[in-house]
Amino acid sequence: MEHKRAEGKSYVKRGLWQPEEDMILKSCVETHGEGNWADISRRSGLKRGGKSCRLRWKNYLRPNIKRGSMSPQEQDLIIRMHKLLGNRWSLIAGRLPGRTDNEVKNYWNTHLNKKSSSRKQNAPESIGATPFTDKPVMSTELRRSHGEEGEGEEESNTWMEETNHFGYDVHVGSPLPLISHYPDNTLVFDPCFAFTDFFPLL
DNA sequence: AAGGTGCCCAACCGCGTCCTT
DNA sequence: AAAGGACGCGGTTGGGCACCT
Repeated sequence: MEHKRAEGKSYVKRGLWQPEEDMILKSCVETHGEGNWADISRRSGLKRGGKSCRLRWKNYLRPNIKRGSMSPQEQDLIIRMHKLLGNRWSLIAGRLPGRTDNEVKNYWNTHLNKKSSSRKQNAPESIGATPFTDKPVMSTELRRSHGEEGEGEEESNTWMEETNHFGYDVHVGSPLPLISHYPDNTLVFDPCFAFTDFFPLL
């Protein structure tokens, strides 16, 4: 299944990564740092493109990557974030410590997509501030104008790691919890909190 | 036991954005 | 200001595995 494509003078190795390749890439990134993936690709001696190296590092080799199944809290957060943001996987993943955008995206497509649509049908009117719709609250046009790209994700990751898990025991000023509980133990979304979370500059 | 089918997820691709020259 | 290269993101693909029949 692994194949090599002739791209001018050099070929690029593709397909699943081998443990040896992982080791090489890991040590190379630890030595030279993240950032210049074309350079890392060259230095490592791996016949992998910069893109492939970046993806492998980001999704599997990076420290603090969390593997394994999603907790119910994570699932719920993904559903709510998706409701709010649409397919902004990197942003959603930024709220889940140790989870990658690819993982969140895969999880959504395989598990939650169905779950959400079935909830859509069963959801009582009273739950949540907004009805289940396919349209995210935040439009694509608004995304970048609010400076969410990059620094927002880093920041959120940092404080989430500090507060351990979802910020349920959060300190003042952090954007979570997005979720609270009704007496019957159903989870509800706090729209006010979400608004300030995603429009921090307003 | 063998073949068929569906699901999961790692990896690739294309495109938009950012950065450098 | 324009062009080219690199990066990051979301969509898509396809191999491998588990579960039927």
